Amino acid sequence: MLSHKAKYALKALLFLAQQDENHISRTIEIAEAASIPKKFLEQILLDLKRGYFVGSKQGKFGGYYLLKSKNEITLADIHRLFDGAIALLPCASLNFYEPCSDCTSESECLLRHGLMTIRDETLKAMQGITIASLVKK
Amino acid sequence: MLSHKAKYALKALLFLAQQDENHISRTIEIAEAASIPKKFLEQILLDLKRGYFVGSKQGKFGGYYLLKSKNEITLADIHRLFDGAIALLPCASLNFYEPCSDCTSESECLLRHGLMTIRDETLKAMQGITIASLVKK
DNA sequence: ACTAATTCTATAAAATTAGTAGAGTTTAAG
DNA sequence: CTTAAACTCTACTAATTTTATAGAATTAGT
Repeated sequence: MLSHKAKYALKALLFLAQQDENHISRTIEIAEAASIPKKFLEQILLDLKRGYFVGSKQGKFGGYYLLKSKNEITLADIHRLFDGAIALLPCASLNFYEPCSDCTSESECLLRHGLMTIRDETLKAMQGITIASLVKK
Repeated sequence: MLSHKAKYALKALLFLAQQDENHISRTIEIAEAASIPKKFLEQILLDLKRGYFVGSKQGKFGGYYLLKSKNEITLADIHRLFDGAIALLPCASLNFYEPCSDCTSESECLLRHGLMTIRDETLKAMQGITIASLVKK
């Protein structure tokens, strides 16, 4: 399941994606349009900025705008940024790999192989969902 | 990501699946073989019992054994039993459906449709992983 | 200078997860 | 019928994570 943070991030990105090119949206606008607590959204937008998904303009008449193209922002990206690994266990993860503390031999682990299969399929599916594809539907 | 509970459940089921037919395994055996805290495993085995995945025999020389066939226990089943919905949001879930409190119109929700696509693909993949398939590899 | 916005750090409340404790119940064997 | 060995059940606790909130600092336009 997605955290609220990830869900709010997606909703914010969808909002930004629907604005005119070069339009800058204030946090409060996004928050109200997408029903997201404003102070919480501030943090989320900063995270998105640090991930180079959005850009910002400070000061009066400042706000946020999409930095990457709608086609380049995938569900997998947002999941990883806010909720971490896509794999079901860290030992089966590409980006968040960690060995299991209770695992005697990773190569002989019966679970890991199956979880890597799931990871590959889920990842592929998640990379197929972009902000652009969501807006179009 | 899977919770420890779900991971331990899978490891316990894998252990049971590797025993001889009609063999009964004590909790302590499973716990030691799979490096699972015994008291925690007790709860997990009870959950698996209530889900009719395993059966138990009480009293001296009691223990647990697989109730369902190895082919009939899927990763999707165990995920749902211990970690709930496979969908990324409750509004996109088949078995754990709940409307979003911050959603004005579900039918117009841009997110939901994409998340249902992911759910279908993930579910299909997870239903393809069975205890039997994990043991075989 | 003033205003309106982002940025940053700290804090807090709530929920979830992971694990422990201990009493109770059931069964087999002597 | 007593004892031992196992599952069963309920309650509790500690740690972590999640979901925010508060408020000061910074930036930029007029």
